[in-house]
Amino acid sequence: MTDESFQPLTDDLPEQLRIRREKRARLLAEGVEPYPVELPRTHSLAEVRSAHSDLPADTSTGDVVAVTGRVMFVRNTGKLCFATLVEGDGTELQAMLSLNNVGADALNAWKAHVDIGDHVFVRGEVITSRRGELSVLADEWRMAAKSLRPLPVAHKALNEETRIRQRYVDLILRPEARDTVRVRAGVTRALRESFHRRGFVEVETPMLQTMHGGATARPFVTHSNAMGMDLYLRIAPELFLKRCVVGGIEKVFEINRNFRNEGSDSSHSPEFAMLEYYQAYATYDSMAVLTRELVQEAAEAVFGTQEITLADGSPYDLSGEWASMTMYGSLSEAAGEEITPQTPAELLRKLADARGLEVDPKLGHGKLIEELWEHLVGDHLTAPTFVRDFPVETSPLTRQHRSVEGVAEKWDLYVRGFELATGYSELVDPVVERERLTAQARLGASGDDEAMRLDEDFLRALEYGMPPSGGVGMGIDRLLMALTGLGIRETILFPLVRPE
RNA sequence: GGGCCGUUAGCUCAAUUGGUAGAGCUGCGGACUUUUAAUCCGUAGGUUCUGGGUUCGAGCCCCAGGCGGCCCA
Repeated sequence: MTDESFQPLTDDLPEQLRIRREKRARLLAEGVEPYPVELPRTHSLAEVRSAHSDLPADTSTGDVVAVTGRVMFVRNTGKLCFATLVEGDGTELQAMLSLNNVGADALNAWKAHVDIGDHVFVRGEVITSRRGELSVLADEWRMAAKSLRPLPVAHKALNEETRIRQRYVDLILRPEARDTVRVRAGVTRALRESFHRRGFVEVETPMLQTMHGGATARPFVTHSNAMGMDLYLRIAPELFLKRCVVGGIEKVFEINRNFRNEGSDSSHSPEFAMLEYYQAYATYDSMAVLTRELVQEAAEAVFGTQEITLADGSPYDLSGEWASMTMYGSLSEAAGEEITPQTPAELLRKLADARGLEVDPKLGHGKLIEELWEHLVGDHLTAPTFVRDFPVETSPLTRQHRSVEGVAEKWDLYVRGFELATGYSELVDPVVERERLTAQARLGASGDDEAMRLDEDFLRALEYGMPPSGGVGMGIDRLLMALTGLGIRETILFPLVRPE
């Protein structure tokens, strides 16, 4: 225990912070520990509630309990004090301190020392008040942990920046913030259980890499002092998970963090949780079925239904089969004319112009198709939809379609208008893969810092023979967005923010 | 990267044309033995994000910057 005698602090602190520090000092001066190491708690608030549900008003149970909780509201009258205590899961229970039961000293100490936000310990009989509120009528109370900062007003929404910068305050004040954390935990747990039921093996592959790959994105660069070389934070686990499949781990998944050196907005974060899964002798068709089932099972596990309700109260139906369309087919329909992988870039550019869509004149056929599709079709999708068969040139790690020329066996899953997951029939021919990666490396050499690198070790692995496989990547944060209707910065507990 | 908006008390927000910076909650003091965001009386609390400029005078106008939000690329 700190030996510190009471003296008023004259620090240049705001009044309310200063006063709470003085209260702490005064407790110490009176020989009371403001942060005791242990308290003889006998019940959680939830246990008291469940043991005494539905009592009539003004009941004495004779049951003595010792509970703890954070003080959220205080209602003091002259000789009777009420406080609303809350514990971590949001369960509330009222504490009552009456002059008759605790005596004048303890009651005065309560009034003098206890602020909203403090953790307190209360021992006493479980009763209901005259208004019927389940309460612990104290015969003893102690400080459990003195709060030195006033909690923001509980009845007004905290501004978004403070909610993110001080998530701990957001969690204290907003039940929905706590719910989001639990929903997220429930979703990742449900995913793992779904995979384990199907015989998938969970692995963890490198996040520090000597060469980044598996996606088109700028990496974060860091430095190893011991190795005397720069390392990359991974942008995707793909190339390592494929090495696993080569090695015979034929059903494999990983849930882990990816890092992409980009800004953040309502659906992007530079650091995000990624799920990738690969299965030997699967195709993008069977992976689409698996993906739908994973999402449906997660919804079922967390909400008990596939017909979910989003944060704004609107319903969203995830049940049953999901819509499926091809990229060229849906684009042709939306554009009112036939567009194929053979449609020249020049014509696509004219199409974009005609719709007032500004596109980079350097874009080739593949990027133009994706841009056009996004504006003409993607922006209007709301129901869960698989969009299949992408241009080959923008899918360098994907297998050419088995029957359609110029198209890759790749789908994107759109949910509520944003991209939730991407699935492939994986390209496993090491010679073709080398050609594709060499082309990417040339792009990189000519200044495209999102292009992929030539990963010789990955190609060597493929040369040993990778079975035909399906693969999928799904953003966990986006899955949470899809299931809750929240923005990405609400689904990530501590998003990256600039220092204050 | 570009455009627009915001930044004021612990929290949420006001402030007319450029003329003494306010409110609610919170805090502090008092009253009150059944409250539910308790109530009632009293009271305190400010580097108006930072730096420069214009002006007799700037929260407000101008310039630069920080942080945040929205839209666009």
